[in-house]
Amino acid sequence: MRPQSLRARESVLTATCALLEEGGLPAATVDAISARSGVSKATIYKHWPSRTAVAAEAFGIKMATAVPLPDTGTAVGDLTEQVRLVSAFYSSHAGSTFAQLLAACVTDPAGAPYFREFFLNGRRDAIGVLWRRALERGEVDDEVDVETAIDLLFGPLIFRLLSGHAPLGETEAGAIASAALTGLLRGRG
Amino acid sequence: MRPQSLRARESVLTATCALLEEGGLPAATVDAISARSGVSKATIYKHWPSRTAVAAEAFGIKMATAVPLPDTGTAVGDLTEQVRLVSAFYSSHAGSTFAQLLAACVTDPAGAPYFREFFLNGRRDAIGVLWRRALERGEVDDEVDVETAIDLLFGPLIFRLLSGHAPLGETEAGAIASAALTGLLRGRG
Amino acid sequence: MRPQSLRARESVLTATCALLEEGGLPAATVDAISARSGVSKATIYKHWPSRTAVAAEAFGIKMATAVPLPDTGTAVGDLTEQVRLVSAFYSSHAGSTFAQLLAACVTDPAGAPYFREFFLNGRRDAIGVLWRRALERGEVDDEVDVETAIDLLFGPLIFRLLSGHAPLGETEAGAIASAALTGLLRGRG
Amino acid sequence: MRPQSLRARESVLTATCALLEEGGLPAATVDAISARSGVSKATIYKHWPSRTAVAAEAFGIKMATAVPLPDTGTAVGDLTEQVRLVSAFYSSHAGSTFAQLLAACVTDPAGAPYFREFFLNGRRDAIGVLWRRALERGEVDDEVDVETAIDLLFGPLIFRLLSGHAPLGETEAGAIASAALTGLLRGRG
DNA sequence: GCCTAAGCGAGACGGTACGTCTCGTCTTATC
DNA sequence: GATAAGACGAGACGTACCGTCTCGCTTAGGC
Repeated sequence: MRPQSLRARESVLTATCALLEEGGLPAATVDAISARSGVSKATIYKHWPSRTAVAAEAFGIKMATAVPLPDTGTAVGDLTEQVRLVSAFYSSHAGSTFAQLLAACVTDPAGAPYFREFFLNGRRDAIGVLWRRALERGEVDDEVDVETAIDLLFGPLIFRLLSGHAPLGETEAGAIASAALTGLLRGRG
Repeated sequence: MRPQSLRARESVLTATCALLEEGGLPAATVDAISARSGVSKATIYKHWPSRTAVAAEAFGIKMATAVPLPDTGTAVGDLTEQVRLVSAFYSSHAGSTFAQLLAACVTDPAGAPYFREFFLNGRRDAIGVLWRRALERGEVDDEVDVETAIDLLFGPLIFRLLSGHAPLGETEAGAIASAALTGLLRGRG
Repeated sequence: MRPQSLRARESVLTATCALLEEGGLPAATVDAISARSGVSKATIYKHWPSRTAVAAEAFGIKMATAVPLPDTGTAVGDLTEQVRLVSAFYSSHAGSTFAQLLAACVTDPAGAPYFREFFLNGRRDAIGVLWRRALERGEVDDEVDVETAIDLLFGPLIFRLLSGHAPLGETEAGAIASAALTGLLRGRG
Repeated sequence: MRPQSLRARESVLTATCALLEEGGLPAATVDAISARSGVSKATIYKHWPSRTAVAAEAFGIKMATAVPLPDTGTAVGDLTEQVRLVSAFYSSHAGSTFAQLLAACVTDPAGAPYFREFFLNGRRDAIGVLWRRALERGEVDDEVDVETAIDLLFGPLIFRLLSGHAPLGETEAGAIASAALTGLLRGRG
């Protein structure tokens, strides 16, 4: 019969983006999204399994075009630069929303796939490009899995972002990137 | 004047431990803690700023004595072994509670200091011992900050635990530990 | 849109009646009403401004049909009989609930209109009928306001009920009715 | 040691008076009384059975000297004037506190005797004087009990004060006094 | 072009935890 | 050994958000 309305999806995502911008994930309650988008709660729950899923998709779409890929000419430069860009992003308003979303996915397993699909995958693809470029240039260890590489570079940043146990400025991001690239063992740099 | 009662603190922490064991953080509601411990909600809120804080302290105390320090004879062995132990811990029931706590700290800033104080610090101290031991043996790069080293080794595990974007078995933990030690760049292993 | 459910209203009022019967106003907590009626607290607070309001409405409805109008043939008889009936009512279990409700309305201004609407008005209407009947028969002073008459007849009973400074049996009720009818001045009876 | 006791009593009553003045009965929390008087809660509960009792005593003492007895030369004048004075009092800030105290006595039976002892009795004694004076002058019906007379004159005012179902200005007070004196029956005025 | 089944808005609802409040009792430490 | 200071147990309060449901209105797509 009547197909699900595209308009509803888009209104919801637009409204959710605005709410996330204004007050982070806590502001993006289902009632608030419903009120602002003019889409009823029931309809929202027909399109998404949970509030986290909506927020994850909205946030992912917004971010998709935000961080450009660097090209400094070397793998070391590109990856280090990328870590720096990402750590700057984490320090921003959006970074806090990212943390809230990641945290919400722990509690809401139904939302996690959306977060991965619409946010993490995009990020990982982008960095995968850098990694493959570096591999082709022979600059990085081809025995290291791309997944491992990505987590090694960004996991530490994310851990700091979430728990706040240590600062996360440009200096620290640089130190982490450097350590990840050259390793912890002695006489490797 | 009458000092705050130790008994109340201890009852609360014991009850919270039990609840965390049974149903993770979601089970450790303030009402449940109050009911099981026989300590009133008002008193709980006089001792701790939030439910997350209680849970963090309870969980941290329980874990403090749980994971022993390895001593394999080499820094590489010790640190790798520690990463393996921790990843095994993360795969367990308690690991899920850990993730829930870390996630809760994003939403509840008042709880975060408790989590750092009673959980992270303990963990970091333990690993700091390993790191210093390795430094003395000259096995690791003395230009790397101990904080950086710790986050590099465990951040990736935690990131995977939270988002579930990649498996986290013994193999993966080994790969991460190995990559962290030898670095991502070519010709370093 | 979906209208407020009659079922919810009725369940709440029924449950509240039962609770009032069992333990007076102190037993009619919002939690208890919610639990017994199966209506959630939030919904109760959407229908009524406060617990007192719910209790007042429930009590008023129950009483509305409980005390019949007497018809002894004379105004003196009718009014005296009514005072006697009401004082008997006040001595009963329900009378204590009445006192608790009236007292609660002092503290909870939001509940007072409900008490007047659902309890007092009903009572006053009933007695107004008696008063007009007496007026038509020319038995009572047509310069006295019906409001004044009612308060003169029942105010003393209520005052005694609340403060308990004097007994309130059939004898006392008769004395009050008699004094109200004939006045305090000498040579009027 | 003993004299300390007296000081405690007085501090408590003074502090309670001030609190009643500022915010009525709701402001006279036991904690607030304790804090303001410098007398500990435990000591307060050694002298009085409940918060209502403290408030009742404090209020009664304050009011004891406030309303003078009128002497217009006739019983009609005196009693009418008294009703008017009392109704003016009820319209004041203190009147609202009176209502709150009376209401509290319904819920707190332990406080009721204090209220009667320290407030009602004083009032009733004062009016008893007027009543006896009128009796001696032969102006009032000597078959009417003084208790009945008092309740007939003031019960209606108090009822209106509590439930707010009708205004309580000078006009209404006059009408009530008049009706109480001459009675409701026809041809008696 | 009509009809009908579904999509949809609006928001009421049950559920559940929250953090706060005040009461009256109990426990120290002090004077 | 009485008191101040205040911690404590008890339990109701009113609020928030979740995700489900129940209404009617709207609107496509099949006939």
